[in-house]
Amino acid sequence: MRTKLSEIAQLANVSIATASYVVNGKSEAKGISEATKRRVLEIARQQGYVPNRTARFLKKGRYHLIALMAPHISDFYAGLLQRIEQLAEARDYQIIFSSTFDSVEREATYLNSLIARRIDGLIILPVDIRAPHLKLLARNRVPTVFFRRRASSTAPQKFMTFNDFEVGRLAAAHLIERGCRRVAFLSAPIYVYHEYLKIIHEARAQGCCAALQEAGLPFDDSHVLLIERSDPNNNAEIADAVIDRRFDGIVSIADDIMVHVVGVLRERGVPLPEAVKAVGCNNTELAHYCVPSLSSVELPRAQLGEAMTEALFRMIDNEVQESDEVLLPPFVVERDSTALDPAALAKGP
Amino acid sequence: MRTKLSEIAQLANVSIATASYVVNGKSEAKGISEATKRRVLEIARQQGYVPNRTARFLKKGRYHLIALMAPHISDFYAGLLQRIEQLAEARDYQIIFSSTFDSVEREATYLNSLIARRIDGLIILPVDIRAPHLKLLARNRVPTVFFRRRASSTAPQKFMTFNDFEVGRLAAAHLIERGCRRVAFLSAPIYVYHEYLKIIHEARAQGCCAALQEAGLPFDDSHVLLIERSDPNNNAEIADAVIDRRFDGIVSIADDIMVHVVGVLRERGVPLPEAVKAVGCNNTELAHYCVPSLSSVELPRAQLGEAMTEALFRMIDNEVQESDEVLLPPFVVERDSTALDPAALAKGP
DNA sequence: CTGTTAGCGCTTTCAG
DNA sequence: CTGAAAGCGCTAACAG
Repeated sequence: MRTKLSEIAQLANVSIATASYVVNGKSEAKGISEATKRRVLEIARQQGYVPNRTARFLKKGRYHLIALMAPHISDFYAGLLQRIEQLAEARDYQIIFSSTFDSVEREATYLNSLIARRIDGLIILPVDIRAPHLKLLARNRVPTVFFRRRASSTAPQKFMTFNDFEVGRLAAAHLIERGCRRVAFLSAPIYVYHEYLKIIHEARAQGCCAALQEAGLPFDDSHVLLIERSDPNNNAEIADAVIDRRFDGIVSIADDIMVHVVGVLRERGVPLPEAVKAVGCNNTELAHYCVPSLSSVELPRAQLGEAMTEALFRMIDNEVQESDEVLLPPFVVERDSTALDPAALAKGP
Repeated sequence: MRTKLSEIAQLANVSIATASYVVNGKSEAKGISEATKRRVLEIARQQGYVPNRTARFLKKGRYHLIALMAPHISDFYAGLLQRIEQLAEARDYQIIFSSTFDSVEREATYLNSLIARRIDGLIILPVDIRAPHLKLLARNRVPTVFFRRRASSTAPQKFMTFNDFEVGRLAAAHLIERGCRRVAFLSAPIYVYHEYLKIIHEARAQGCCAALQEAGLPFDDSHVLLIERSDPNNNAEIADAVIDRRFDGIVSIADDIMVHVVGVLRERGVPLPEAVKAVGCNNTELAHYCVPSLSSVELPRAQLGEAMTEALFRMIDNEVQESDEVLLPPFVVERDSTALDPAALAKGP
């Protein structure tokens, strides 16, 4: 069976307290003799002693556990999780991931489990900011970083999101700078099954619009193309619209739908980026891998992960409320789909 | 501050034991009166009592925590994590993810933290099966599911992997069935920085070879095309080779490199799937999204996640050694890149 | 039907 | 320099 501290103490002929001091490296401070120290350490080693940190956590009231709750593990959240995990590990914290699948019930259940486990902090994209179970956070004083949607809470908290207006603006500005004059905005209503997604889409559309107007270029509702993803012929219609209406630039709400449309355009013989330039959003792996590779607006994920983790630990350490918002600035990642010099295409992604 | 059991016991004028029974739904078994039960429950409710399960775990010696250790969170491991998390949640277990980044040192450190936390089980792709820290698993009797590489261990354990020979065989067989006669095998040496990856690649190549030979078709080393991913012109050379040597089918070790090559082929005016058919491996998102969408061999991830979780819980429940191996069978997901009827292309992915 | 009590494994104050 | 003992929050004999 697993060795415990009391056994080590017994084998080393010291008290359990002494053993504790030694294995915790406090022998100096406590003035334990070199001899006893070595004896204890040697016995611990040969017994393969691994202290039960949970017992320690219980005693200390800190559990060295934080949780990340998100709708599901997409590419985006996987990257975030990875970054958070790395930073947390440096402080000897582990991280629990929970998918809510956009269900308030699941969220409530999971949150309860997590609080019962006494997580020291939480990073969450809440399903519904009005959900009553979020009050548990305040009541249990769980330091929380809200992402995308903020729930009112009296617990230590911080709110972070991306500047989506800027996402749209940058995408359009990039096309304008590359010489586009008739820019379409590609969106997909099917994405918008959740209120906060709708807000994101609208902000991006507005940003796009603002950039165009600022440049004195036309933009109105007729420039918005909607893909109904459940309808497989829809890509073709969109491509036709781009050709018929002589758009020379497309901003898409997301990379994946753009890749479809670009694929069809090329099949129709429209050269990209020569005749039409395209820029997506979210800078997914797909944008990097498709042919031609797709320029895309990056939401700074690594930076987000860092900001979240740092804010969370600051709250964990000080139990201090950090009520201000953080808006993270996006930036364009240029690839072949908006290249000026066609020769650049040769080099591949 | 957070309410604890003793406080609600006091407020309800019952002993702490009675309160415990009530909040744990054991009032029937213990014959607690309806009145006291309601009183306790009511007070617990209005105090917002959330039991400290960690204390309970300590008492019971079960911590309701399992860990997943993998090189990093790729698409693949994200999906796996998601599935495991779902199944674990149903048993009120949470899951900790740790990335090893292929470093033995990291693995050792993380494993120590996890064992110190007394995880009840582990799913791991070990960095190096000879690493001494893996002995901790046996010594601490941590039920373990090994993935891809198996370390010898006396702890309860199970080994799972995919049948990679079959992956290659299926891919080639699919092309043959679609009428291909000259099949190339696309590989990328840069992938093979890790021994187990080399084994996977070779198994796939052999499977591919076996299928072709069985069908009486030629296959030798000259049919193997190697992409050096660090060299951007390499895609073009590969495409040239395919054209010059009149290959009519390509099996790729992975989807991403295939997508590149397919992209270049189309630029060269080679119609896919009419002139050349292509099938990748791993069935990544990319295969689904690219144009034309790429047929790919799926490694049954969901099934893997389920098998792993079930085996792990069986071991956790029975502390029983499950030493046999499980080989999961892959299958082909057909998409446009191997379509027989070009009309099928119209429908999109 | 309810309460007392001895732990789970570890930390830490306080005495010696 | 070392040890006894209380306690983190909860569970579960055992006693009444």
